[in-house]
Amino acid sequence: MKYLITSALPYANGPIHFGHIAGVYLPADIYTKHLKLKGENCIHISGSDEHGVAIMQNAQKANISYQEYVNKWNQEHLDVFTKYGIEFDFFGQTSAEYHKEEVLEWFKDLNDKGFIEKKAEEQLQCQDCHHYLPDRYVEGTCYVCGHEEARGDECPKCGEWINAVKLIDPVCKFCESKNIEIKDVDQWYLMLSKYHKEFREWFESVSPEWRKTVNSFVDSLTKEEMVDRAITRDLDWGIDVPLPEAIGKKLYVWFDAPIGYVSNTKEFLKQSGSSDHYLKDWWHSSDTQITNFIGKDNIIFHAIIFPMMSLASGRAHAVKNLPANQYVNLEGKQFSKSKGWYIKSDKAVEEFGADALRYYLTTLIPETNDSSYTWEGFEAKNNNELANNIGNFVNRCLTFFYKNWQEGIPEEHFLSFFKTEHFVDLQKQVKEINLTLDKVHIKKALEQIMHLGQTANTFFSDRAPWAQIKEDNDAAAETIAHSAIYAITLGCLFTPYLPTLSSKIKEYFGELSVELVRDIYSGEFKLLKDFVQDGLQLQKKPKGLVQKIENDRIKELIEELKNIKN
RNA sequence: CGCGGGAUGGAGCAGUUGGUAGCUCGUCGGGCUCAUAACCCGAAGGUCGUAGGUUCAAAUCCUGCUCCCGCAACCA
Repeated sequence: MKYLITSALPYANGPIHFGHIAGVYLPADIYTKHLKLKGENCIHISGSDEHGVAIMQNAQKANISYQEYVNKWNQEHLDVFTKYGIEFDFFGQTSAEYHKEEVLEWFKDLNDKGFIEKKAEEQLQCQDCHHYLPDRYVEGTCYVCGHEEARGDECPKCGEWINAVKLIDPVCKFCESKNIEIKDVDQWYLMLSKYHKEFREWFESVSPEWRKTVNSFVDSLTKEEMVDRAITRDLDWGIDVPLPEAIGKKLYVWFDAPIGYVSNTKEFLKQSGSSDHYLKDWWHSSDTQITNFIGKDNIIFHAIIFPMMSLASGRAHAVKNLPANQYVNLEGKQFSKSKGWYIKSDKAVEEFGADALRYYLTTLIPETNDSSYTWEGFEAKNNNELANNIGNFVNRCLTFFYKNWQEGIPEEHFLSFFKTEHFVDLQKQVKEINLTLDKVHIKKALEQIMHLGQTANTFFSDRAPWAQIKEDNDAAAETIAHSAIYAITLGCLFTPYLPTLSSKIKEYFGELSVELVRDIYSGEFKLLKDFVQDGLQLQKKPKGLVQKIENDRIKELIEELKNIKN
């Protein structure tokens, strides 16, 4: 089995914030790291989404070329991901040549099979700046209720779905001009309606596995019929429509963006010198399991349009798992760049480190509900859970180890562990955690690891090595040896979640090979028995592993947010 | 009647083939003192938004209502 994991292509038009990280990139990263650690053949693909009107506007505002503008955001996004320890096998760009080539293949295949058709329609054109006006870039008076600030797609007052050409006194949102004319234009449509039956067959076969938030939404949108979508636009930034009669038109950003998953895979295989074929061996292989990590706003495209494009063109299989998450708010309100209601995720990670934020953000993954980032929550989770439970356990165990057996503890004290009930229980817990992660239950698996931390603390307290050592040195040595096995195991289990903490723990025990980590991670413990064959010695003097966050600093950060609110 | 999601002890969340309501944090009481004022044990605390219905049995299924959120500037 191969695993093809994609994260929603971030739009190259603004900073990455906690919502993106907790909702998409972090869960995808953890799942990928989990599979790779198990030795699965797995790639994580993403990249910038770089077309569309919003990018054009902002590039113009910044007075730089479209390409420079998207390159800047592409780089900035990659920097933030790197700081958070979020890794991709490939992170590409949809403005790249290789992407264009792939998109044209898709268009051609869909067109040849009759799933793309031309339709004539009326559209507004600004006579001053000469833009054809997309629905969201025209405002006017609502012809139903008379509201003066109705947008081209919907009137916010009466809720009417607006036909933009019928708006009274339309205004161009590019240049505020009122000099607007109605033009007859041709646009090309993706004929979803022609694929309704096949789509439903596919949907009904995969959706039982999906979250309710996804499948009831998709079901209601596609039950009776599927609506054709225009996939061309009159713009000057994007991929040219490859038809002689469509000169000057570009493909709609949402047609080309999801193909980015495929084109980026192709480019990845090429650059890494793989002999695999991106379609035959990956996207169109029955041996591949496709998982798309996305936010809830993207469901239509990942559950309806892109699967239809994939299946109807015959180029790719459709998504299998679609773990769409809800939103993460900031202190209960939606992140808003323009209102300043957001936290700079790059500054936060520089101050607190990737692990503390990865831990808290994992607990915030909005799997069923919107969740809310709060500084108090961040402080509490990091200090009371990560530091007190895990950090303190490893620290108390290793400190005791180092203080009393600096020369090492002999093998028999480690090996005796594997004959105990505690080992049976440990093995069971580790295997359970693996199964939970296999099912992409990222939050639940983390809770299970934390539970193992408590098991370890309880074991340590019950055995009371500080009392044992006064009576019976061997008994104390055995307790610490057994506790050290818990610590190593925790270190391995945290590999996908908290890469820094995980390596710090593992380092105390020397060089742990990939095979050994995998052996422990999967709950086998066969190689671990060999590893302790000659006893075990700590490599260095232990010191605190998880730094606590200062309450005074948290108060300052809360104060900063309050000032924005007012 | 636009579509969809949500409402569960002080906080954050789990909980679908309906069957005695769970977890983490916090609180309170006790223990321990190896450890990062950490750790361990125990307890209190919920009529699962609201009003009805189906059922032997409802957090779970159905209906009405209230409130919150997304689709819907920037934004996942």
